[in-house]
Amino acid sequence: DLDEVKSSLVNESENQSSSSDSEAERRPQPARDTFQKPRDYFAEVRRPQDSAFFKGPPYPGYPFLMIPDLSSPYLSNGPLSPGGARTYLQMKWPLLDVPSSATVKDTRSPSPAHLSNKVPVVQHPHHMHPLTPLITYSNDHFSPGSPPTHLSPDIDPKTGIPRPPHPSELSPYYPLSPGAVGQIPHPLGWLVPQQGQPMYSLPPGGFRHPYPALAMNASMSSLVSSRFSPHMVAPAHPGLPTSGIPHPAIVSPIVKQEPAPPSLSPAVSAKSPVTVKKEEEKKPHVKKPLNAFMLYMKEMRAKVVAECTLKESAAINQILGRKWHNLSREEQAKYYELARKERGKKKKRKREKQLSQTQSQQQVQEAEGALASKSKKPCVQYLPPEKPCDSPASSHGSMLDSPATPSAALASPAAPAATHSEQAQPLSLTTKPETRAQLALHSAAFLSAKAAASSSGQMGSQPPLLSRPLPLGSMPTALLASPPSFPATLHAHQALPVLQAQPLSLVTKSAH
DNA sequence: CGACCTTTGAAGCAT
DNA sequence: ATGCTTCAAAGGTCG
Repeated sequence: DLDEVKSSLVNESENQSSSSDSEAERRPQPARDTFQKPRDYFAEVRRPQDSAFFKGPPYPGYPFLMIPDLSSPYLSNGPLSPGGARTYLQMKWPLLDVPSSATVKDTRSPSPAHLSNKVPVVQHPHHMHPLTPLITYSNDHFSPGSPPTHLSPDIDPKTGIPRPPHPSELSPYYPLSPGAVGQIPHPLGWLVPQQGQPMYSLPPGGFRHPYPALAMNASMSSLVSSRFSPHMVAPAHPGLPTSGIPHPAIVSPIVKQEPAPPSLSPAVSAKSPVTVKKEEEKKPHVKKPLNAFMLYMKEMRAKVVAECTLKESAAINQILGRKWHNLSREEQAKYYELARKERGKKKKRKREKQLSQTQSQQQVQEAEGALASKSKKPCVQYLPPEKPCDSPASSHGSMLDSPATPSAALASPAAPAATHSEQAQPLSLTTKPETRAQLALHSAAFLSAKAAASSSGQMGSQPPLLSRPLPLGSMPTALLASPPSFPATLHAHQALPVLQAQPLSLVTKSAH
């Protein structure tokens, strides 16, 4: 059967390739080009021992069959990430042109990213469909003999509008040249118990394909009961601390970020540029405050690592990323709030630091003027050190200077009331446009999926009149009820109209 | 031993 | 105003 599957895949790929009208849509070529990258993930997945992955349950088409109906094509071509040329993404290219080579074309999107030879950011972190991990599959979709069924022209049953394939529909099975297809490990091979291998285990070096982790979702949790408890992946997170468990990053967050006395002393400025440069290099690096996801990762990493045999952080992070999307809004809000506090404390410290530096400089000048014979060293060295770390409690009310970010404010409406006006007027918060745009993409994708999944038009019937970020309390029920969450800021009037009026506009826009 | 990978989000810079 | 880049954590992996 596996041979049949593989051969069928090969044939399918060949057929698709030969049937393609456009040369530009023959993406196996660019894919192969990518395989030549120094860090050849495919070379790694092609390891002989990995061929055993194919011996798992017959779910050959899983990755691209996972979302047969969800139309969230607008995520697939987000802005290319800095490190965009990620090889594994290329795997999905060939599939891209398979089902929709003719239909996906749209005059409004003359050169979508997936048609270019550039980087196919199929799974851009910020545009990953939040529902991806939650899609449930019918058994039909797993029919080992019917992977190609997915390859039929992908047309929205409701609108009849051809839609580009969703990234999650893209299959690692059409990644390589036909000759290489058969060597691709089963995308779930790592996940599927086989020959006594533990769940989440991975042959050494075998887990180079990111999909395994990405493929982790609620429906698959049943497959990973022993080593990876359901709560690790299920939309509901019984294992997740929902009540105010102090976040480690919050308990003592400042210590790590506490910069050492800055090298802004007058002595430094007098040194040669080279010396100054060296000093700057040696200067303790003030690390960025952890964002919500980082806080979440920090907290959950140990759990994930403990419950699976994977140790690679890259893989763990993928899992965590999926779990993050699966988090409920409230749960995410908790971390957004924590992150906001982190930023608030940092800003406060920064300002105090600047203030104290200014004061110290003034004092130094005064001291120099008045007591030229005395050393200014004590003053300079003493003042820069920042104030002792604020405890979360003590800092809670000290964030008046921290402009609540939209995500923070909106993601944490359920959080304990803040101490200042941002809670009183959450909707008056100025929203960073960029964030809004990104969120709109998130929301758009999410809503598009919702709209596709529901022909009732319920989503569209929601008052798209909100010109302000929606607080959680006013989120459409369908959204609130949905396990996957996206950044809490949602401009319904942005998301839905965009999708409904110009479904490809986002693709075009993001494709550059 | 340093760079990479991988995730999301925030900040800063460039246009 | 918008978009892009960098970097936070983590640890296995690779050259």
